[in-house]
Amino acid sequence: MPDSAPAPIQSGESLLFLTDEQLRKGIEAMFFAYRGFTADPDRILEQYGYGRAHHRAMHFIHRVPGTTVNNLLSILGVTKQSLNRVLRTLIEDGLVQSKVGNRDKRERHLCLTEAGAALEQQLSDAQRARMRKAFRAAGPEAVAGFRQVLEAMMEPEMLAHYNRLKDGG
Amino acid sequence: MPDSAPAPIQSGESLLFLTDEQLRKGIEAMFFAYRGFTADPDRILEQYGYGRAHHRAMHFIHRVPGTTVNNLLSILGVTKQSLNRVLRTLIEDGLVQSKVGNRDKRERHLCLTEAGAALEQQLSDAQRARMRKAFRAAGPEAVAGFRQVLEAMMEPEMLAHYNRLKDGG
DNA sequence: CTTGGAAAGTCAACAACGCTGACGTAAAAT
DNA sequence: ATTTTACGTCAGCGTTGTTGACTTTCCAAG
Repeated sequence: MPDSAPAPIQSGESLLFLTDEQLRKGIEAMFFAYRGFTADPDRILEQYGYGRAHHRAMHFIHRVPGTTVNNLLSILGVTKQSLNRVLRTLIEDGLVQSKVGNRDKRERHLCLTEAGAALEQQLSDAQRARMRKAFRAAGPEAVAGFRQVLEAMMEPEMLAHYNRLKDGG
Repeated sequence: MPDSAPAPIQSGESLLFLTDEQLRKGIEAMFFAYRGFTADPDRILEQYGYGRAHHRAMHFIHRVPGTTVNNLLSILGVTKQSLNRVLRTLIEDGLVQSKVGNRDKRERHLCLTEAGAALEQQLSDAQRARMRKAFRAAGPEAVAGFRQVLEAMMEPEMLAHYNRLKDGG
């Protein structure tokens, strides 16, 4: 073997050889898959005159019932003006309820109404259906890998939110 | 074991038991990870006054040099008006070159200029760095699973584009 | 040669959803 | 009592998506 040959691939888990081609493929997979990920909810939202931002807000209000605006702001990573616009329409339309806090009356605690919970379920049913199909097609080991890579890709602050949600907080 | 207990989990690969919790975790992982996925390029693009749409256009022009506008349209899944606006600024700024086709002079063939290739590389270097870090942290088996799930999540038309790119067409 | 239609470009208008900055109110914290 | 925090809101702007209409160019079929 001539010493001008490329470095051999290490099969160990610490020294992982990754070509630009492999990384590019991963990048394009993320791009194309995210489109599929949002496609089904987008179609439903369109019928109600809502957008992705409304879905995201409803999702996390459902996940953390009674959460405050500031907490939601931190999870979603947008400005309060941007969130407020979305939140206002959801409250006006009777999908979200905003209650003044007991301990701290500056805070607003957000909950889904019955109608809001119904739409949220319709949206998440559609999104879960696609995720279930993908998980079933790929198998349990692939699912574990999928999550490992995604978690390693998150910004630390977002990973913290993700883990907090995982534990049901 | 009382018969009121939940159905046992099947360990086979065809009968895969998936709880809503597992699916939700996958959904939230996609949401948070995609933010990380775009974070680094977004920071760079901001300095040049460009957005994600410019990045996407440059990425696929780099991947398929000489591609036509229509092909790019199909890959990106946007309207020609939306793409044209982005493309026009890139051409004006000397990052993309548009050449009239030889065989069919209606077609425009798109290529990156030297300056365009330089910015594209800066962007994809940043994006690859994060992907590499995530891949290394998760390990080769996780990477395989990551791609399997993402591919199973794509819309058929996008999967076709993805595979076409994979083979270098 | 004429004509139909495809490919591309352009203009106008609009919507969703990010952003900044500024201002106001209420309440908690110091 | 003053400052800070949480929230809402107004105004304005930018990117990026949309539809609709119109023109030009040009290949290809009649």
